Amino acid sequence: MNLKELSQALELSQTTVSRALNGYPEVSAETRSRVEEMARKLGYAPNQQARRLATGRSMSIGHVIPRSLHEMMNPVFMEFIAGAGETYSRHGYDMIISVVEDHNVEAAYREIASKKKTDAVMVHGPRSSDERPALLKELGLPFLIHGRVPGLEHATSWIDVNNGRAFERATNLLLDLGHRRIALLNGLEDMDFAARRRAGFDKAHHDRGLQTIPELLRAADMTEPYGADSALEMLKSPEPPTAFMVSSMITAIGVARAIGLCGLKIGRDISVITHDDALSFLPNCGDVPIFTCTRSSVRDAGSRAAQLLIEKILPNPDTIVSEHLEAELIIGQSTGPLPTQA
Amino acid sequence: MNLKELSQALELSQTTVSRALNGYPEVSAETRSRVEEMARKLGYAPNQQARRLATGRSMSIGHVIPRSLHEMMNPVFMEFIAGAGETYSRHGYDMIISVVEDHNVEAAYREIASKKKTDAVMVHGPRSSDERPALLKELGLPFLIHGRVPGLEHATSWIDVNNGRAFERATNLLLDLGHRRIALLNGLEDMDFAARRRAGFDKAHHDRGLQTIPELLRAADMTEPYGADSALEMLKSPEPPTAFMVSSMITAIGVARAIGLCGLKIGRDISVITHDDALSFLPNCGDVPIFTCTRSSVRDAGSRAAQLLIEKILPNPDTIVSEHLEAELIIGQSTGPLPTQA
DNA sequence: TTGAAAGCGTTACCAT
DNA sequence: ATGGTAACGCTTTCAA
Repeated sequence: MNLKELSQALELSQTTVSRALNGYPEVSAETRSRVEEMARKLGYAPNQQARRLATGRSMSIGHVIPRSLHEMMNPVFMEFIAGAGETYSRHGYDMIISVVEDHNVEAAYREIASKKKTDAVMVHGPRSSDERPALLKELGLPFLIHGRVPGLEHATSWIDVNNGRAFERATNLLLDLGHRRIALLNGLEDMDFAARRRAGFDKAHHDRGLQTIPELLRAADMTEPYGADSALEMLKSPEPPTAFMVSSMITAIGVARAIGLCGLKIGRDISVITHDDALSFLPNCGDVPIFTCTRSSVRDAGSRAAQLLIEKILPNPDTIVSEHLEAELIIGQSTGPLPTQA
Repeated sequence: MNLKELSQALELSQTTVSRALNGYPEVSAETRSRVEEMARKLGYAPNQQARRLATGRSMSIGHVIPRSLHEMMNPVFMEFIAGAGETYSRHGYDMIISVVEDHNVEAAYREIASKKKTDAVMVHGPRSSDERPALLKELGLPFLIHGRVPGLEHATSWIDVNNGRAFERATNLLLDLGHRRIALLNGLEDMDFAARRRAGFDKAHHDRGLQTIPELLRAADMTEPYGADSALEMLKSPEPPTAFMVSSMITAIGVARAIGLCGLKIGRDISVITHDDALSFLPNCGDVPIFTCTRSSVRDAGSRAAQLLIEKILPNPDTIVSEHLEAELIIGQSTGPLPTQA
């Protein structure tokens, strides 16, 4: 069933039928309802490919995922996608995901642009130095960044958790509780989000005239063993930390495991604060969450990002929009005052 | 730069240029190389939408994700996607992901079919009773199932881990070690994979004339707290289990936490075997993995699934292909002989 | 308010 | 081996 057949069945021109279905104002109310009814009855749906060719819009948004990025960001990324995907659907957009090797990222974007595959792209996991914004501008491909690229805050559109402030507040909480030896298990610090968390951590210390402790600072892929091994090593050192700031729930679970292995109790002997992306399979809620955390739903971020891209950037590709999401600081069972020395 | 312009630059017809670029045999070698060079020089890339309209093929594969499914399967799903995505790219296919509410799944498939959005779809997370195969057949949409639908093993194409056999072997390992009170923390058993694991678990018992113990059998969303809370409750009961079979690494981490909270040592006091999907952010490898596990890379499954779909099913939609993936049984640190009663 | 017809950029059939 | 031309199914401009 295509437009031609539908219009023949209605004894109308394709033009009128098309207009009726696409909400053009000049078609009479009666004709429109007649058309709509017949379309429903005959199960007509416009062919996507034809419409795309005719309008020049693909009605889809691209997500290019460098393998290296998604390796560790998988769960976070997926949750973002889920949020974005729902919003796309509501607006009639498709989501096209390309998983590519790192050295093929540029080629993937060039292909999207030259073949007119998608109307815009979402950029994930910006690094402190990232070439994608420049490339996408050159290609004329509208885009929104989930995160920020330093120096391009005013030149690109983005949505980002206020990572610096979140970690500054969390660190201050620990400092207020009396902790002075605070470990930081961060993500890889060439990722912008990790760099900002580090900066927030540092700032909280410096503002009180305190120094961070180099032996207690780590940056790596945020796996569970990373948390466990790092914590184990630190806790067994001559001068162990009394608290941990951790960049991911998964790593925090590793830290908790290590604390248990040392025969210590989390929240009493050792405090832990983690960032919580509110992943559905790692719930950390309840009356008193297991982990004290800085929480920001990455799913909501995805949904909001999609909305900004579709409603603001697509209609006017030169618009610059940016949005900060504040993370909540939620007190759970994993923090407590510095234990008095035994 | 489109085909017309390119052919003008070459002083050839569009027909010939198109043929040269698409590898048709009847074009002379010299012409072909001339065309290819010019195309490269001028940066020509065929417009995707036009090609789709002309060929009637969308060159894309759809993944419809019911929200309820992805809620818990997120990380597993993402890893599958990553594997599939790479294979799609290599074959020039796009991956379209639709995240929809459960009650919109049927509508989503109907839309894909009627609007000719994708050439085929991948079906995720089949339930013991699943209406999707019937719907997709009705719609004439080629598909491959990741998993199986009972009763349709010979009527549909699928790729699946041999879940039953994996859990049977793992259970036998525990029984061989002397364990007789084995708990099962399964996924929701209306999911086919969970039902098969349960069956394997049961069979291992029954083959030795043993009974499973109802109080030690659970089925739920595979979160970390599910593992911790269930294990805690069971371990504190009058007749605690001596071993756990767990359906997911994440849940197993919860079990490990509970064991620690009880002051017990995993692998010595309590044995644990988990299924390990080989997720990149939950590595369980090394010389001696933390968890004894049944391991099967879901990423490889994705890659293989994509290959089957593109190479077997698309060229001939009536083909039925099915493939079993065997899970490895890997001995880690979390299993040991039944402790002698104190 | 409605319709005819010209694109949109390919591919594919039929000639030559 | 190459070219002319008709699809593909829709949107959109121009006329009426």
